[in-house]
This record gives sequence, C-alpha cells and structure tokens, in this order.
Amino acid sequence: MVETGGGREGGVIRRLPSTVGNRATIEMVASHCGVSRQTISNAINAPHRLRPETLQKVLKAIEEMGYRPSHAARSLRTHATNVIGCRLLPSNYGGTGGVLDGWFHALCAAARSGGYDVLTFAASTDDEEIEVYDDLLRRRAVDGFVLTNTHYLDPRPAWLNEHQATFVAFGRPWGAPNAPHSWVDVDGASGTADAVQHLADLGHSRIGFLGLTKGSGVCDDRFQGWASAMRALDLPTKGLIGRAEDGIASGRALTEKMLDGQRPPTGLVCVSDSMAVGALRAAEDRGWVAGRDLAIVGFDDSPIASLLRPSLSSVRQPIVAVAGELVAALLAELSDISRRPSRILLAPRLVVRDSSGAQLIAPEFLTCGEAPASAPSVLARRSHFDKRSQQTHENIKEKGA
Amino acid sequence: MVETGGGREGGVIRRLPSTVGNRATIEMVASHCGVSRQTISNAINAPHRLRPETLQKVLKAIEEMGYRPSHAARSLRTHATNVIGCRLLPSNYGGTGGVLDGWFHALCAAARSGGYDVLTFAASTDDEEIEVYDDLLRRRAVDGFVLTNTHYLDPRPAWLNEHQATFVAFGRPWGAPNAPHSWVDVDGASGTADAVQHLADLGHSRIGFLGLTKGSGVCDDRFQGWASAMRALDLPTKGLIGRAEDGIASGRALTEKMLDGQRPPTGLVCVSDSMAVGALRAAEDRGWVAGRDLAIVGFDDSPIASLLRPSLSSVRQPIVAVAGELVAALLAELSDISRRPSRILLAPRLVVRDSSGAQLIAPEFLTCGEAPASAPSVLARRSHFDKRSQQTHENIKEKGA
DNA sequence: CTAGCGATTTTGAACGTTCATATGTAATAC
DNA sequence: GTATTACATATGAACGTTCAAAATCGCTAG
Repeated sequence: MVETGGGREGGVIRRLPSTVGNRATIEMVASHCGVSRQTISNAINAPHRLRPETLQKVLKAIEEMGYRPSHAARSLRTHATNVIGCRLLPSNYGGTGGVLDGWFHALCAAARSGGYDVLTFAASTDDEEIEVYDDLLRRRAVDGFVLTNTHYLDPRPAWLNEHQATFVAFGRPWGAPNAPHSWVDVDGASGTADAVQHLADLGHSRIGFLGLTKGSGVCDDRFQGWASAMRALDLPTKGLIGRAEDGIASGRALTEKMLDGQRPPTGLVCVSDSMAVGALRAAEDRGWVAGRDLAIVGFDDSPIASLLRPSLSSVRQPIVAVAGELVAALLAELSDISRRPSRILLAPRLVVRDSSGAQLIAPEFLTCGEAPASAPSVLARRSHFDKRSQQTHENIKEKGA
Repeated sequence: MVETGGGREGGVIRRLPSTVGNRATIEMVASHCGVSRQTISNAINAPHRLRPETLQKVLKAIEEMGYRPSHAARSLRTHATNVIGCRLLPSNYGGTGGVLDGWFHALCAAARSGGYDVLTFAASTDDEEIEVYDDLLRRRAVDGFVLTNTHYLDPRPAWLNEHQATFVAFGRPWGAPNAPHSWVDVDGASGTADAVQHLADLGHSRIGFLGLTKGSGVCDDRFQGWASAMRALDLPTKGLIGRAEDGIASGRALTEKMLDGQRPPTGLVCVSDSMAVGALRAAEDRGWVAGRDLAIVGFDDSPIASLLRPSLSSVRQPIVAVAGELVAALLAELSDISRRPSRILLAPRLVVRDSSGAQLIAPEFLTCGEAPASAPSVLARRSHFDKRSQQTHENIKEKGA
C-alpha cells in the first residue's frame, strides 16, 4: 500500500536546493530603483515620507519584483511577529461539536485581514497548553494568544499575566470577574431567557432546565438566564432542574427522571445541544414526538441541530462576531500596551425549529397517525399549541444587541 | 453591551512595555557560563562537539535561564522557519462536516512533535488560497504546505511546483496521477467495496450507489469500489446509480427517484454522510425505518453519524494516521530536497451501526408497531435480514492494510 | 623540544530588516 | 547672500542567531 518513488515523470526538476530562497530582498529592490534600502522600507512602512514620484517608482518595482519583507528579518528587528497563537480544541470538545470550527475559521480570517497570522497548536490539557505558551513565548514566535474554553480555576490567565504575555479570552474569567485581561463572551443568560420566553409564548408553564454539574461557569450563566426568566414570568421551578455531566446519555437520563417526577415539564431548555439530543432520545423512548409532546430547546446551534429529526431549536452564538471582536481586542492591546482591558458581551439568538413546537409538525413526520399510548397527557397539552407563535421555520428571533 | 475599561483592579500593573521581550538571549547564557556564543549554539545544535562537562554546564544554564533560540533570529540565519502552512476549510465543507477538524488537530500534534508549528489560514477559493501561499512564501514565513481537498483541474499543485515550494497533499492528484508531489490518501474504493460486501452479506442483492455528478475524483474512486464489488458479486447495477450535487436534499431526491424505479434497491451505499442523511430522510418520508426497510451506508463517519436515529453505518477514514503520514512526508521532503515523492494510500474501515440493518432494531425505535402500509415490499424483504451477520453494534470491521 | 593532529572553543561575518541618525536639497526668511 | 527650515534620502548599527574559518588546547610522536 505504501509506494515511494515514481520517477516516471521524466524531466521534471523538482526543486533547486539553493534557489528556494532566492526571492527578492530589500537591497535588490533598492539597487533596482537606484535608491537606498531605507527608501524601500519607508515606501512600505511610512509612505508619507517619500516624494510621490519616488513612492510610485518604488512601489512599481516592489510590485514587479514581487518583494515582501522577510518575516524573520522584520520580526527580528521589530520584536513583533504578527502572529497570534491559539489552541485548537479537540473536535467535538465538550459537546460543542462543530461550533468552534466555524469560530476558528472566522478567527483566522479576521486575523489575516488585520495583518496577522494564526499559529495553531493542539493540546489536551491546560497544562499542556501552558507548556506550548511557554515555548512560543520564549522563542518569541507569537505576539499574543487567544484563549478558548475558560473555566473556574483556569490556570492560564494567571500564568500568562505572570509571564507578561498579551492575550484575550473567548469566555469570561469565571470566578474572577475583575481579572485584568480582555475577553469576549456570549450572553448565555440572555439566550436561555429567550428560550424560556419562547416556550412561555407557546403556552408552556412547566419549563425545565437541563444543566451541568456545579462548577461550570458557562452553565451557571445559562442557568441564571433560565431562572430569572422563570421568576419574571412567575413560573414554578421545583423539580424542574436537572444537572449532570454533559452528554447525550446524561440528557436522556435527566429527562427521563424529570418526566417521571410528580409534575413533569412540558418544555425543556438545555445547556447544550448534546443534552438536548439526550432529551430528544428520552422523548423518542416514550414514543413521543419532540415539539408536540415535549418542547426542547438546545444551546450552541451545532451543525447537527438542523439535521436531527425533529430538527432542534437552539440558541446560536454569534461566533463570527466573537472572532472579530477577539482579534480587534488583541490587536488593540498589542499596539497600545497601556490599554485597559475590554470586556465584550454579545447577544446570542434563538433559532426556532421543530423541537420547540413553534410550527406545525411536518406531515411526513407523523408516521404513526395518533399519539402513542405512553403519553396520555398529550392531548390535554395540545391546547397549548393552538396559540402558536408567528415564527416561521428557521426564522430567527434576533435579540437586540 | 460593550464595556471597555474597568480599572477597579487597582494596583494591577498590566504589562511592562519594554520588558515583554526581555527573555534570555544566547549571549546572556554565554556570559553566564563564561563561554562564547557558539558554544551555546553548539550545545543545542551539535552537542557532540562539546566536552561532556562543558555540555552539562551549558545545558544547566540553558535550563535555569529558560533559554530558547529566538525563532526570528534562527530563521533569518538558517532560512528555515519550522512552520507549515495549512488552509483551514470552512466548517462543514463539502458535507464532510466535522471530519477534517479531527484531522487538523492530529496534524498540529504531529507537526509539533516533529519540531514544527502549523500556521493556519482561512480561504474560500483555490485562488484565494494561492494568494496566501504566495504571501507566505514571499515573506518566507513557512517552509512548506499541506494541501487538502484536492480535485480535478486543481490549480494549486502546479502553482506550488512552479514556485518551487515544498508541499504534500491530503488527497490524490486527481487527473494527474504522475504529479511529482507527495500525497497521502484514503482508499475510498476499498471503503465502498467493504460496504457492498457488508450489505451483500446481509442478503442484499440490489445495492444502489448515491454519488456526485461527474468531476469529483473522490466520488469516482468510491464509485469504482462499489462498481467492482458489484461486478465481483455478479450483482445487477442497472437503475442503481444516482448522481447529484452533494447534500441532504440531493440524497433525498435521488433515493426517492431510485425507490420509485422499476426494480428499487434494498440497500444504498453513499458517497458521503450528507447523501446518506438524505437517504434516511427519503426512507422516513415513506414511513420506512432505515436498517429494516432500507439499508444505508454513508461515508466519512462524520460526528453526526452516531447521533442520527437510526444511527448511520459509515466508512471511517483513518484521519489521525493520514495526518501523521502527511507530516512525516513533508518533513522528509524538507530535509532531503532530492527525495522522490511518496504516495501513501491508507485503508478506511466500515463502522457498522443501525442504518445498515446488521443488528436488531432497538425496541424503542419501533414506535409504530408494524410496518407502514406505504412499504409493501418490506415483509417480503424481511427474509434477507434473518441471516444477520455476527457484527455487533459499533463493532468495527477492519480492513487489512 | 617541537611539530603534528584531533578535539574543543572562539571569532568575524552574514542573514534581511528597521531604528536612529546623518546628509543632502530645495524652499523660505532675513 | 546666507542662515533657517522642512523635506527627502542615505548611512551605520543593531536585532539574535548560525556558518565558516581561525585559534587554542591537550596529546602523541619523532
């Protein structure tokens, strides 16, 4: 299976050892133009210093010769690398499967349009991540970092501060609200509050929350949004809170337990899409149809949300905007060292699909004709669904920023 | 929502302007040891040249002072950056949602353990990607590239060769089998052949193929595996080939059309998971249960495969191994410029789940009690499924490499 | 004692930029 | 006509390494 070689390509010269690096240097451009090094440098870094005609002449030569300043030389001289370091989380990390990928893409795009590149590295733990930080800083390979997945007792911000590194975080400094670094985050509380309001609008009064075991800042935030919305609507919360490790199995188990309770919920707001998938499974287990027999809203709007049947209503994070703000904040700090930290909270928006029952169940979905016997309360509950909201399929409920 | 500032942190000194770069240099280590620059350099790059006691003394100082050679200075002098450039595809690119993320993570890990870093960039088109290549090469910011998503008439390999860049590709050079660059790919044909064999073992004789419109090397490869396996088993193929753009809607439409044909398939092998999801939808549309009324096998084993109901049997690519081989091949080329290109084909493996009907349908799934009227041929077909294979749930059928 | 040799260490130069400063040049002011 | 100024361009040095070559050291042999 492993074949090496294949010189059948004939006269194809593959690479000339010493010509790989034979690209134009500033000196070559200078002598070509009949000016000095510094004039070329100025044409690039301080064009206002040049006489218009000189500038034009130099720029033309630069263009023709395809000159770009050597990254290493410039970086050596200026002590700036124009590179940002960022850890790539394992795929499907913590149930936010696929969401961070779009974010990462946006981050790279934003960085590049700001004149920066992104150096990506893998790490499995915070400590490993810190080791890479240390390496990159000592080698002076990056100007700063973007952190993701902040959490309680996160050792990274403190370490980076101690080592006088510039960085910004995607995620609040949970447990350290006054941490002196910049961050950008999504207002999870507003997302879950929206979800509650959405379900309440549909007539639900018993709305449960599926969260994580204590110790997750993200969950605390989202829980808080649910709790305050419930309070504001004067709805009961007793027996409607479930907590476990993130995961489909957990979501399923929590939902089962909650539905078996004295006064089961008719709607569920979940801390993550994986929890929501678990809830969907639990509904299936009973022969229920999510969106008809049980309303479910997830969080993150991961790629699977729209693929599931019934499709999953979910709170979508503005990941592209987050990436843009992070890059903007980091570049600002890099250029203005005495800058105060910026703290930016962006609003998510609820994407309404089938699982919350906001629209008619697609006919092809009702394969069984009638409600299964195992869900006796369904018909009684159905009345709720008659006052359906005006929201249309995949319509997005924007929350004013 | 946007708050900047928050100086309540009091006396926290955030960053000392000129101390950011005050890390140890080779000269500092040298004077600390009472030796010359070059001795320190040798301790790192050619330790055999040093007297054991000197080496030990120097290494100790290096350790204590936390010295690492400046990336810029070293790179300027040696003309090597120890950085690999790689485009990050938009998430969910071409239906392979989530698969490349795991690959990318593995790539970063492999690179780092080989002493390299990965510079990531976003690009929407091949031309945009080439522009970035151009930029990175001119600035001498990377030593080489890893390409993904190769296709017919791919302009990138030719461009890179013309510009004497070192690179390896994930994916064969479709349409240019003798292209003089190294590549690593997954043997799609063997994957679909396995899928056909799997379905044939389960008693299927009418096995359809859902592919892409002509012009996709990946699809041609996978199609070829299906076709030759069908031929080898002496099974009919007429009316069992569907082609369209990749996507769920396409898969659904193709499946519908095929099932409406004169002699519809009882099993489907799909070129991608998104096509397979479409097939699942088409089965649902008829009130069928995939794995019972129609066997479906996808390709890529994307994260959704195990989340779907019924869960999707799919051919999994050995992405971690691919990443490792790619890095190995690239580093080999970088260190040995006259090296001949290596061509490595790795075998995928079929992950058997519910949608291919290899095991009993989970009871909770059969909510409707009996086969729907719209699938009259189901009971007749059922006999096939009595000779079920021994494969267990999520069991993996390894293909010898 | 000294030449010769290998092992070890040092020195000068170079990599390609930008910074800080110096030089030149044209226009303005006295 | 010369001093003053602003503008435009050029020069020397430095960034922190590694390369190439030179210097030093410790031994052995003649």
